[in-house]
Amino acid sequence: MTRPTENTAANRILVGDCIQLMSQMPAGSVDMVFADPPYNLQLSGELLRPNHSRVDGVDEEWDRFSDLPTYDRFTRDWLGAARHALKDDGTLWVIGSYHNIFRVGSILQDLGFWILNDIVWRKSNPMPNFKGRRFTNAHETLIWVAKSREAKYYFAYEAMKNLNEELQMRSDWTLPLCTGAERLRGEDGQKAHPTQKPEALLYRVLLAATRPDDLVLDPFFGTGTTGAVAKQLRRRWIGIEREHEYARLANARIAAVEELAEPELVDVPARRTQPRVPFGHLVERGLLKPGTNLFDQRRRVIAKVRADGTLVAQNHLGQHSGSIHKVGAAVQGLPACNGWTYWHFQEGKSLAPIDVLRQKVIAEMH
Amino acid sequence: MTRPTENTAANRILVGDCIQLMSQMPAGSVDMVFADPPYNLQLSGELLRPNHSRVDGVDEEWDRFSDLPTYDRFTRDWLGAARHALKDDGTLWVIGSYHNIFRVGSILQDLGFWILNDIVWRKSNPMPNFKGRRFTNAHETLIWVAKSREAKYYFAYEAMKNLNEELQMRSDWTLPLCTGAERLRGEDGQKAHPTQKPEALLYRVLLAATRPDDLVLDPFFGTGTTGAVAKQLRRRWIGIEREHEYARLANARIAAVEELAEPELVDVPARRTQPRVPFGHLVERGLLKPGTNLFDQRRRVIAKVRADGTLVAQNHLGQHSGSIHKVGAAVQGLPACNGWTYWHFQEGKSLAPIDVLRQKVIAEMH
DNA sequence: CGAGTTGCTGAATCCTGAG
DNA sequence: ACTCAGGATTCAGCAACTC
Repeated sequence: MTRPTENTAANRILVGDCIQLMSQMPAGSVDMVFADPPYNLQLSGELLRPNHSRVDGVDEEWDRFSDLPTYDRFTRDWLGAARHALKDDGTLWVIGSYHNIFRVGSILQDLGFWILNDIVWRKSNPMPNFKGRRFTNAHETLIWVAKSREAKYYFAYEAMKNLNEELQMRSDWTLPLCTGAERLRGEDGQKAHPTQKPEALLYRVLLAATRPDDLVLDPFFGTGTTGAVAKQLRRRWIGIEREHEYARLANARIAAVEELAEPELVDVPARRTQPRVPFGHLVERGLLKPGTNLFDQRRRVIAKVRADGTLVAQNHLGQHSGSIHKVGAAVQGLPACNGWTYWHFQEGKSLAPIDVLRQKVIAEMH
Repeated sequence: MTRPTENTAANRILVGDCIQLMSQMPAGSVDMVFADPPYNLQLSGELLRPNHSRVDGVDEEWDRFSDLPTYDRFTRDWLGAARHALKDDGTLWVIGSYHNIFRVGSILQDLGFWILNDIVWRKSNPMPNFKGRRFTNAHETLIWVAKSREAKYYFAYEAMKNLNEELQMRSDWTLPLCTGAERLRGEDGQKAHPTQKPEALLYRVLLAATRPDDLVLDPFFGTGTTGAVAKQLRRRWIGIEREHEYARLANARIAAVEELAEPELVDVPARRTQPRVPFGHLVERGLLKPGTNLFDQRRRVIAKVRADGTLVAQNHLGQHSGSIHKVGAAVQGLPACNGWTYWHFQEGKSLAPIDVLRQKVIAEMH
């Protein structure tokens, strides 16, 4: 399924100031924003390892802000511009550390964003604390927000559960740092960018909060991890980056990425989006004849199917009739019930839930 | 080593407003503050579990604030009063969730506190997300601060390392919720306080940032977990609590605590939680790309990897999709199957079980 | 007595499309 | 904007109970 390309200029890097460039984008044109802004690390002096080698910390000009109000103003400005570009039902992710994430989180709330989760990226291989004066700083924090409390955001619940072997995905993710072959290096062998994020992190973010062909915007593109993973997963992307050199590296990197040849492999199934099949259709189609008996799993309750797709049942609580859900709830004395899984029909000698008939109908619809 | 008792009234609960009472305390009289303030959860309506039972959410008067500015003002006021009571070389801890922790962190920085770490309490048994609309909210955040950038705070580096099997203690702590016998209950069997923290959490906090006989202040004392653990570890404590009933329960609880005869014997090894690696993580990490073919040992069955870590396969029994285990079972017509050993990937000219990839990931996690 | 089953609960910002 | 109804949705730990 392709989405309208309100934004013509997808799959490219804009070089320039992200506040200005996002403000110029059409309002509400982007499905998701992923942002890895400067952390304002406030490192003082240099840090030496026990063997006296120097730790190559972040000391770039783009990470220096004169004070907290300056950082706050910058944060309000770029988040406001991102809000402009974001669709009303889109979501936004920001990653940060304790140096900046509390400023970011507060400002997100002040701007009207609605927090869905804070996510902890638990690093399996963090840098140790060389001085032994604090706990090893072994995680970073992502904040995931919708544009408002009422927004109908997208969340690939089933895909996340599948990724996690049938257990709900939690708010803490254990992933290694970006090292080895994945880490982009310059011709001198030095790392090309000091804060390159692992592709596995973006993989999970994009799979969780976008559909294929969705448009993803990254205003602090750096060496283009977001674009590389978006291309692989067949999402459209726009990157904004201030420095030509990073943009050049990112373009080369993304050009080398192969997108998945078979689109159906990235279109992960979701129960929620299946077409609705009323129970009556099964009766119309003759999959269940009027007069058929339905049972609960233990055959303690019997209901009869009527021609219009309603049920009638009788037990010690009285006589009940209505939809499969209403009658299922009534015979159990519960406020609600999923009739598709509660009611069973005779199949040979055993019972099968009526949901298998619905699945059969859904399968025929493809 | 005993410290001067500048503050005579130790080891007791003050009933009243913590802002007022902390302001009246002698300036710089407290070695450490631990605070578990209201989170301002802003819950609306009721939440039902899949079995239709009601979730007993926090709905106490003390957690209701009219808006964010009101919550911010409250936070600034109590943190300011705590700062007054805290020694210049003392430290302060605050625990919270995404609802409030960003407000707290920002205000801490605004007041001149210096962040030493943010700590993630990773809950081993959190409440699930019943509606499947977000990631399971499986952690809370603690912020640990000194009074200023220059302060000479105390950190028990060696004790923390010993607690963690000779490895540096990281900024993420895996601990269970407070349940079972530890949870205080009223005569009706209901929980006495909706947000009682586990003693193990306070144990680690107090061991990390205080010495024996240090004075610990908890301005939101509740049922007195901080006091109970402080007494056990031979720290002095002051609790402030607004509600008489909580104070009464806390007093009875702490009276029953025995302090350790030999504090140096409190070395409890941290349980290293054994890593579980879902198949989907191999896909995220790029060890197996979506679209890759997997085979049984004799290459008679082929399955394809999807982006969410599920497989699709087809044979004479039909088309199957789902987890590596489910599909492995289905293609063999068996009730169960260990997908890790059944499925193989192409490695050079031969096949290797996908379990070797899992072992690689597990090895990285140590 | 042990093994297996059922039930309860925890700081929760928890549905959605049709009419 | 609203209502109404279909029907989707849970993990770990502990305690109590059954067989």
